[in-house]
Amino acid sequence: MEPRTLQLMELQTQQQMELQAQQPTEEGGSIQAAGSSANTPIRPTNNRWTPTLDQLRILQELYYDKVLKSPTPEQIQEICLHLQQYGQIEGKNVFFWFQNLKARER
Amino acid sequence: MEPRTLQLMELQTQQQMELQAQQPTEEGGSIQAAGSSANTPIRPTNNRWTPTLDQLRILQELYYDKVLKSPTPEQIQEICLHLQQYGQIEGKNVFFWFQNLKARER
DNA sequence: GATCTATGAATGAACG
DNA sequence: CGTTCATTCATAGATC
Repeated sequence: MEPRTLQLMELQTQQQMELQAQQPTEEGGSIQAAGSSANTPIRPTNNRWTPTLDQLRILQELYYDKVLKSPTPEQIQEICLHLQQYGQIEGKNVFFWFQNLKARER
Repeated sequence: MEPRTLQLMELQTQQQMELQAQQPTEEGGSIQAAGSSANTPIRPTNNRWTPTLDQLRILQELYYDKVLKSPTPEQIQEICLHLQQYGQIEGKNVFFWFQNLKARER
């Protein structure tokens, strides 16, 4: 499979990021497991992870500005830890995110 | 095709605001060069690609007759190039067309 | 012209 | 790492 000549999929042509209004609710800070509501989940799906706007912004900054295309496990861990304040996220999510973006950049 | 129940999409909900600055390398910039050729798509809409009858016929022939389910990037490029004489089309359109048909066949 | 359906597009996850 | 799968979002076009 030769991918060289393909320039498909503009990276983030139109990220479906609905700026859903922040729930002004005052619910307690109890951690919601894989649920969704406390930390701006963005998408109503429960199964797969979706970055919050803040997470996405940071990830893109790392990728494009800092030119970090393939983070090491340590970096992944570090990034993940940092992003957790913006919503639920695991190391593998970070890993996949970078891997996918890199693969689709061409 | 599997008849799946569509979830109601509130109009207000899907206001997708492009938060991020548009990447200057957007293919959407070039509108289909003044159609009015022989094989104009059903409508001169810029938004999403829709195959012309000829394009569709060829794609289906490749998929069903030639049993080409997952074209390689070269094949995609080749197909795309061939189909361009029947209307505007990009590599990613071909790519998605095959991916979608294959995914929905099961 | 509102609703429904087929299908283009996107992307997280996983495979070989 | 390139490719493939799964699921979802978005919308063109048909139908009512």
